[in-house]
Amino acid sequence: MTTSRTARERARAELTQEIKDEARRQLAEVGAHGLSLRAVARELGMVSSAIYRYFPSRDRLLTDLIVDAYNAIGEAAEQADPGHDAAPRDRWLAIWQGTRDWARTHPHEYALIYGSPIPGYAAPQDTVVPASRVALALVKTLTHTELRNIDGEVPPELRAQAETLTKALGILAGPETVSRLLMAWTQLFGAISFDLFGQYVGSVDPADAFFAHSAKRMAEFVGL
Amino acid sequence: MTTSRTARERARAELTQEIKDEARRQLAEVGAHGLSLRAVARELGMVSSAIYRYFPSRDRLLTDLIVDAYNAIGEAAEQADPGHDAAPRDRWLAIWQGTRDWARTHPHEYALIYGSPIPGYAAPQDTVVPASRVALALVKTLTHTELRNIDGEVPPELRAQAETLTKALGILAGPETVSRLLMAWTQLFGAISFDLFGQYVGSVDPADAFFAHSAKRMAEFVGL
DNA sequence: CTCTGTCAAGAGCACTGCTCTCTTTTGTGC
DNA sequence: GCACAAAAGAGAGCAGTGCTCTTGACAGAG
Repeated sequence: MTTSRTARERARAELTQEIKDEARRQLAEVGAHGLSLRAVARELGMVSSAIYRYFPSRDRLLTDLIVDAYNAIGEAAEQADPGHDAAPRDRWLAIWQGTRDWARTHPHEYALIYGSPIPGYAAPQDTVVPASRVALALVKTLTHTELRNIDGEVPPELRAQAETLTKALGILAGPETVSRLLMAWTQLFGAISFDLFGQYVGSVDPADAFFAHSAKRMAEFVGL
Repeated sequence: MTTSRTARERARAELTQEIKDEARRQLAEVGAHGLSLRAVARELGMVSSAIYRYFPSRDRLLTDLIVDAYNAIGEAAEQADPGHDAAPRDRWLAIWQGTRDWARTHPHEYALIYGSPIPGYAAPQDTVVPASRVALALVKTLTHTELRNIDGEVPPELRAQAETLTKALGILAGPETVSRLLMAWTQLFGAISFDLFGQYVGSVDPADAFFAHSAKRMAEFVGL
């Protein structure tokens, strides 16, 4: 029967999820460095070798957590977006805040995706789509409004890359605007990382005001 | 005699340096995660426990490497600076390039300082001074020239932080300019991190053109 | 020469990721 | 209902890790 087969698979899927959940909980406590397969198994009342029926290696477990984290921060950004009714600028600012809020409440998960890459190099191909969700949310802010296009000399290589992106995103924006969007995207995560990783300690230690200000200036910077 | 005592201390200092050098070499190969005290000791022809006469823990060794790395990237930035004879804008661009070049040739050392923080939380106090060298090099670019000051509303908390920085740096710049400098600083390392950590893969994969363009736009952005 | 502080060496502990073999459980075709 | 095959868990074991503790060698000071 398909039902019994499904029962097996369902049990498997459930345990796979439980392992990930427990791993995520330990991740929040001890970070990626301290995450131990044996500890996860211990907490779940099983023996360490049994984990390997579900994840071929520790790195593979981490890679799955990475994909989940990308989706989680992407969803946080999308949830923060007030939607088409709101003014584009307000949407932009809300997404910035929502992204930062998620990062601050999930510092270790954030570090997993935007910190130094895992030794086993998480396959970029699996992560490239979920990783772009925050950026896409920001871009969506602009598609249904006409932003004042910005002129500016853009070197040929960058112009080519920008045009490829323009087509892929279906956005009406010149190369200078696209490159500014990339800079704003970099600024968003650069600021979050600097804050979370302690780089702002000597200068703008509570970085809330600075972050909010950056969000505004970057909105103007891209022509919003 | 002081000489004999110095001989002892000199031997000790030499071995300490040799351990750090070997550790740095292994760091470049296997990254911070893979750095093993026992492997370092093995390569140096000594036994692992002997290392503990020089470094109380693995984390402490890493912390020392962190300070060295901050100084190295700071020195790279300073070396790239053509000096007071050159135009401020050219100095700015050269420092951006020099910083990125060092990061690209020392990816693991870069990840050590600008990636996810070490589990044992490298004491920020020890690193705050060497960590500011790159930023200081950028600021020096502006001190001996008058940059067109930028007006703009700055919220009170950020204004206060900016004024504290203005005094500490002895720079003639309003709060808006200072906050833009902080944004440029964030942009510099955000872009380097995104490039090195594979975040640009789907968009601006060879990021050279984009980085150079960002350096220009950020120079304008701060009023240079 | 003796005493004292420094250093390297080695054994050992508790832990890790991972592999292997063995046994138990589970679902299915007859 | 039963035998068989696939899946899953248990346990031992390997090689490696950071770190501690004890032991023995050596150099400088009195």
